[in-house]
Amino acid sequence: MGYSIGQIAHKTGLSTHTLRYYEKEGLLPFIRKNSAGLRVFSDNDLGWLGMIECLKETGMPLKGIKQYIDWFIEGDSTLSQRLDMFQKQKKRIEEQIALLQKHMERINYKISLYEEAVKKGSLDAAFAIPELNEKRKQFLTKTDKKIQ
Amino acid sequence: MGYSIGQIAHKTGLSTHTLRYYEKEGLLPFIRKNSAGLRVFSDNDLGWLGMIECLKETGMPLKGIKQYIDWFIEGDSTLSQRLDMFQKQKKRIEEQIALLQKHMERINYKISLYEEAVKKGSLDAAFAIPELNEKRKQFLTKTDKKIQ
DNA sequence: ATTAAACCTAGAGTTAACTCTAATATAAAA
DNA sequence: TTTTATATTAGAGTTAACTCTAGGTTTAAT
Repeated sequence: MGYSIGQIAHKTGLSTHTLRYYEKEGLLPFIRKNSAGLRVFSDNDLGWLGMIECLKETGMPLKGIKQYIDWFIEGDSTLSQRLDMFQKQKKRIEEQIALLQKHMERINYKISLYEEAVKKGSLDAAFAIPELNEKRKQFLTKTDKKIQ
Repeated sequence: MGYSIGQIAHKTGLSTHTLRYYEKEGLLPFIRKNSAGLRVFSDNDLGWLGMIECLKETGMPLKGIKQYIDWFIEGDSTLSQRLDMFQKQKKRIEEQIALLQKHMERINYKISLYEEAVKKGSLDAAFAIPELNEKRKQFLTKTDKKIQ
């Protein structure tokens, strides 16, 4: 089955501009063109777009995605590089989730604080509540980022 | 206690350039300067940097963070806007975690696939394994992004 | 057969978030 | 007290990832 660039834009939520840009950047090297020079996308291309979306939304830059595609094209001699890439990406996802969960605690504290503040009509009044003021301290003690 | 911009750069992992840039963008309007014009950061400023980090790393653009700071400066008349902002940010974090977990499944599949491929020395050989080929289908069926 | 919609390329423009430079001033160390 | 490190500003430059434009071609609908 063949799809036009517009159909693929509709299916993926990407713009036709972005799809052409991805192709230009080497992220979609499998797309065929018909006799008139129009792109014809296959289900396989849609599959690649799914993989690109996955890697992009887990924080990989387009350059990194291109490297993966280049390795794929190179064939079985790059299997271990690709495995390594996916293992590193898994680790990155785990770190991202952990970071988001850490930040969620602070946001939850802020929500409690502001719920109370809205109720009382004053932020200072919310701080006066022992429980909230106690939890606040948790986020004030920041340790150094860089190791000396 | 007062800190120099260099000390804060060290503590936060941000560059002095970035710290000045943040101040210029209105993200750090509380920083004092000494008689010679040098910035003197307080523990409170460090606290703000912690909040900025939290919002930034959960996907809020600097513009959005500035809005929050502007609301803070405006005072108690903006409490509900700030509560709303944090509630929306919480929702965004939940969505981000859910998305990362979804993508993690695909990455886990790829890791299984490439572990097998590395073992066999061939990607096609890995696809020949029924279990992996079965799981593959899960990621081929993509539904449309846009609602018609 | 005509018109409107969708497509093509090359290349310019945009945005966010830095990142760096130059020329100069202040502070800390030897 | 001289050197070295750190700081200042204004403004230019960079990078990633789009996003758009212009001028022309192809396809689909009437």
